[in-house]
Amino acid sequence: MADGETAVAEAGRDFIRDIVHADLDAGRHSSAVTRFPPEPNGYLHIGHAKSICLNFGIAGEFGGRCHLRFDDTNPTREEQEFIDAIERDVRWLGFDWGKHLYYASDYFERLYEWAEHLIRTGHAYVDDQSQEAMRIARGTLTEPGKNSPFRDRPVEENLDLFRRMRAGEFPNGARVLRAKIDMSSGNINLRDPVLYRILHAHHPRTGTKWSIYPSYDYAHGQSDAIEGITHSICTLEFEDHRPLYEWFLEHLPVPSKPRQYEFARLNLTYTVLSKRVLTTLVRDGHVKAWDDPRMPTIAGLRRRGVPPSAIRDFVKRIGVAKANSVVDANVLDFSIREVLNKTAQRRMAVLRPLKVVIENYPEGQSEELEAVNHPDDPAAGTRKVPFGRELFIEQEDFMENPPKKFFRLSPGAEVRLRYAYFITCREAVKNATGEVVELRCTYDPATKGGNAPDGRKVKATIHWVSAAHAKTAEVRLYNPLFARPDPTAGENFTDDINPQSLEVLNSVKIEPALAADPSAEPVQFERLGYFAPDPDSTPAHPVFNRTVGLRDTYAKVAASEAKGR
RNA sequence: UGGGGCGUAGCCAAGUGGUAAGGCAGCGGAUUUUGAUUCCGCCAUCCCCUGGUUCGAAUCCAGGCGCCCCAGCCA
Repeated sequence: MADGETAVAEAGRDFIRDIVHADLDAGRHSSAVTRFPPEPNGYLHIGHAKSICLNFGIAGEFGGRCHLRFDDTNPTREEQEFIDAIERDVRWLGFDWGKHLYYASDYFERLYEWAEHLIRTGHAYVDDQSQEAMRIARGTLTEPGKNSPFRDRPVEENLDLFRRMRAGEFPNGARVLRAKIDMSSGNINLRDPVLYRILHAHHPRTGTKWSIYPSYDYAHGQSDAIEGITHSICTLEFEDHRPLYEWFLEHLPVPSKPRQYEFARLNLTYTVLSKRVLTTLVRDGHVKAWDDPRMPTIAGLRRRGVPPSAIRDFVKRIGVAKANSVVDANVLDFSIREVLNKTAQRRMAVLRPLKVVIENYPEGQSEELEAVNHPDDPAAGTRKVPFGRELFIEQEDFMENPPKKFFRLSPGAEVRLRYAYFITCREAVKNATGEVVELRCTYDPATKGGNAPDGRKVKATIHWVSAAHAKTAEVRLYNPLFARPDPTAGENFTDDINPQSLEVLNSVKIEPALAADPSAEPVQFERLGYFAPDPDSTPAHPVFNRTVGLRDTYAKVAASEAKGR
């Protein structure tokens, strides 16, 4: 499969690529250098995939490089587990940062020196105000803020205090270093933003070396400048941080001048892409783990069986723009089917078994029939499928009193068993409660392989599995994690959780070839959908995840029929 | 008159003065040993609104309206 390969140049046109193109044409840069800057405080999700494909994609298309840089400026919420998971997920998506793996913490010393530079040039000061006092003095959206009483401290005093902050002389929250910009700015980010705060915390990379940590605003742009990033791409909410981003670059002796551009983050129907919510879902056990197949995380999608190329295809389809939008989850499903239809081999499995006895098939006899592995790819070859007197078919492929447009089995009806024979239903056997528990059928020996010599047609072909040869498996069916297309990401998001997001089937009957195949490749269960083995699988107990179902136009027909009655 | 951004079909999204790309969804039809796939066809007289400029405007100008983001020592 091509998924293991590094993804290259999956171009598209968008305003950011247009900018990069123009910059190269104008000779402002000789190549595009971008970065993907996750904070290691959670797992990557499909929204991050959009950013990853954008950043790595542009670097690949414009002969540059993309750095993986961990934005690890807040040790109170960052963990090594997340660093490892992020690397694994970016790599799995098909991207390679080569030797360009960086951490904002790599630059702590330099950032510190630059902070002293700002103090010396009168552009930063140590503020002793309480957090509460600072909040009040910041003003509101419509009223200007007030200058801090510490704003005009002498340079030497600022330097002394700042050094002592670094030395760990003060408790958390006692003081901060602030940029001296404009407390009356309409842009609140410019009202003397905090550059450093005191945090006596253990950092995954620097341990206890530091007791002060730089803020995102102070660290990000300078990290970009140090790495020679040409185009620093982020999401819309950072748009009004851009003036601050540029302010630092103007007031510091940075080695390069990156430019920041913003695009709209991804939103998906029936999905919440908020790290806070995803973290809570895991922490409170609404899902099993970060890689639960119901999660929109890269790890969850991977476990569900989604190929990385499908995620890349999805990202290409949705485009990049500045308008807030919500993408229909159908687009993702479409991309998944698009890839899997071409790559997944076909097998037969019966999710909800209904026993069928072929009355005119000799008892104790069995035979092997040939089935193709992929209808559009002869190179995929064929396999043998055992057939016998007792079979299992799908419960929903039989109806005792079928509506007009139901073409499958019903008393007296004839259908084709895929790759096998035509069978006709003679009788439905019921139990004491009236449930159909077994079908008595006859087969036409002349239709072996699925074609009638007399040319007669059947209106349906159904899948089946030989009872004597079938293995039993567990199948996990997934439905959207949220019941509403527009679930809230607010405090009460649990109200919108779909109670039917997981359905476990324990007596799924699978053909022998499926149980024997040790590969972890996704397969198509014919007429049902795409399924991938779960890591919980053992040879004695196979477990499959439904990645995505097949398009089901009959479901629509049935629904409209039902409505019409 | 706090600042910043956005508004093209049900959902994404091209288009940047010359008379509305493409995709998803939907709807018809053909093919089909998966009611799958594939293949054909349909789907915005109109681009948030109102004026204006122009031979000509989704694109330019003016004025409105709507939605999103910002008041963390989070990112």
